[in-house]
Amino acid sequence: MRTFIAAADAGQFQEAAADLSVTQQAVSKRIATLERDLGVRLFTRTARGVQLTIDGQAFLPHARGLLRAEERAAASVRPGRRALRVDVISRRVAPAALLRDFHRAHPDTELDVVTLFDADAAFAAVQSGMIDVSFRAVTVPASQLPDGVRTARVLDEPHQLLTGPRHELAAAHAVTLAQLVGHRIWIPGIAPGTEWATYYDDLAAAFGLTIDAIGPNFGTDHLLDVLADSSTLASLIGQQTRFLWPDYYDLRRVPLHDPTPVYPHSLIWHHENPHPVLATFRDHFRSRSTGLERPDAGTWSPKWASRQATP
Amino acid sequence: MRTFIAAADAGQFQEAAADLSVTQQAVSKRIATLERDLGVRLFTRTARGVQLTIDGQAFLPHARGLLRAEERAAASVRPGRRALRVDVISRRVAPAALLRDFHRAHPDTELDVVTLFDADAAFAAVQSGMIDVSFRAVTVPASQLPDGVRTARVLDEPHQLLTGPRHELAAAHAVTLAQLVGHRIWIPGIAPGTEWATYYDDLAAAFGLTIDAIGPNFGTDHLLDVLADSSTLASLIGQQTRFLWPDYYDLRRVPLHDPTPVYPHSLIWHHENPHPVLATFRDHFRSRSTGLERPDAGTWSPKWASRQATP
DNA sequence: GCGAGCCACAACCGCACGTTGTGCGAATAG
DNA sequence: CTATTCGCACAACGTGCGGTTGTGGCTCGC
Repeated sequence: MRTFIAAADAGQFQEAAADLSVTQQAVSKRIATLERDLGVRLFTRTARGVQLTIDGQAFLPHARGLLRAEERAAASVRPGRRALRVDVISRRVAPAALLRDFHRAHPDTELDVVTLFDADAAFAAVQSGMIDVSFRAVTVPASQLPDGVRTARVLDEPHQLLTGPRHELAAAHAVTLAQLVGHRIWIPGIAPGTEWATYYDDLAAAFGLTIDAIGPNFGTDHLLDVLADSSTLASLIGQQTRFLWPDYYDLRRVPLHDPTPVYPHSLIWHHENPHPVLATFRDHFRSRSTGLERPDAGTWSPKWASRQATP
Repeated sequence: MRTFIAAADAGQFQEAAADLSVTQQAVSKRIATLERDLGVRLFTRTARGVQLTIDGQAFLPHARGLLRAEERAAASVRPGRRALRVDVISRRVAPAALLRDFHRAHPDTELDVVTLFDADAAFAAVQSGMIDVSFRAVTVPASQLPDGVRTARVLDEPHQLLTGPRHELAAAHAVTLAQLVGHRIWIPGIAPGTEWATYYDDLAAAFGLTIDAIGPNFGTDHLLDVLADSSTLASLIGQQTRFLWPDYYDLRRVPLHDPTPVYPHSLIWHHENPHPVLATFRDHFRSRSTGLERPDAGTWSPKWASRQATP
């Protein structure tokens, strides 16, 4: 690719070869094999050099794009001045949507999204600088956080009931938490000890629900498959969580109220982290999260959630 | 890259090696050299396979992007179902802006923009299917077009005078063509025999202007440099043509009137071209170009331009 | 018509990359 | 606690890819 671009820029193989510190014959060979692999002629050879064919012209910007992509890939792991590295608990839940929102507002900033095993790993990674910011629920009080780590509540995500069409509550316009008592709720794929498991454990304990928050995870497809067929099993899903399922599954989202359980997402960062984008990032979410410290009357969140301040 | 992605997906080198039809040792070596080149560890080795590090997680989407870019690059020259290939007379003038407009309206369609030597080459390329559509001024009547080739006028681009700050006409709010008589107009970088040269020749002949449409082309920078310093030399520039020049050049755009010379851009395509995007493309510009067949009273365009129909 | 400039083909060669063979550590079963 | 399995890393080795040198042919300009 580099050879192709150099030759296209120079208009001749000799000069390109000099730029690349190889012989003209090597450039000729490289272009020949590239043309053979692609199955088209990229240059027309003339007596005074070479000229791009139409195919070559069409190919050139893609070749440049490839080198840019390579550069970005290398930059993503380069220590110092890499893209802002963000940890989210899952790529499907609300924080991922917030990230897309941020990206729309700041299209020039580069983000790398990763997912760590649990909150402890996230705290350690934030403190060490391996990641710059994390979206998590924070279950421990500020006094027990690692040194220099700050948190701020940025989003309360209401939960809804997710059922198949034959479920008893499928047709309800809204359901209270009390109505869920006795129904089996299944939320697989959540590792024990994570803040997700804590949240659902606390929710189940507070209202006497039956929530299987942990258990074998055969993938989202399997969960949806079982829900679609079951008349007794339901699941909980964040209001902004995007699952894609086929229409014929006919799954239903039923709002919860009295109270509505909300999941408290916080921003986690190190206050000495010098990354230039971090301040922009925090400002962006600070402007979108006011009043979260005062619990809404109609909602429920765990006790540990109310100990977190907003930015 | 492929090896890295395969290993990340499989979670172990053995299986990745099987997928790639190489030995486990080869995969191990490839990953090791990739890690050495990048200077970071991408996997943590465990007794039951490997797991991505944070750096590995951040790197993974970039690696996938690199392969997608490679795929797009190869597709750009693959005969059959490649991106719509569009020829423009220059990447700086109005059609390029129209293309960006189309791309905004249809973000999913892929475009490859190329620039052919002259209109004859464009006609031949359109007829042979090497390119799908061309933006050009058409100087020949429809009866003399190659078989199956259709044209449609889509944009009239008004021209302006471009001068340096010390030029006699620099401070004028507007200038008539009659006022330009006797002034030297210099438009380098236009090959003789092209439709551009024809246009400026006709313009000069119609109003008795002095236009050097051809001549040595030392690049845009040189033209701007000369204009900025000269009190006698000016150039013509399309109203929508985007040149970037430093502020201290202090160049002026002076509108022309009585009449305003407009450059007639046409769409050129082959009516049997089966490319799926071509219809969308023509529809897009058809809706944006009404009434061009009736010449505006205050404008001038060459005689051959009025022979072209709108889509 | 001749030299200059540039690309393609041929022959040669070194090293990078894949192979086979082996060792080691961790997890699992008995 | 030991035996076995599983998966990765290191070492030695050979082949082929990709570089080099050498040369010929084509076109353009003086």
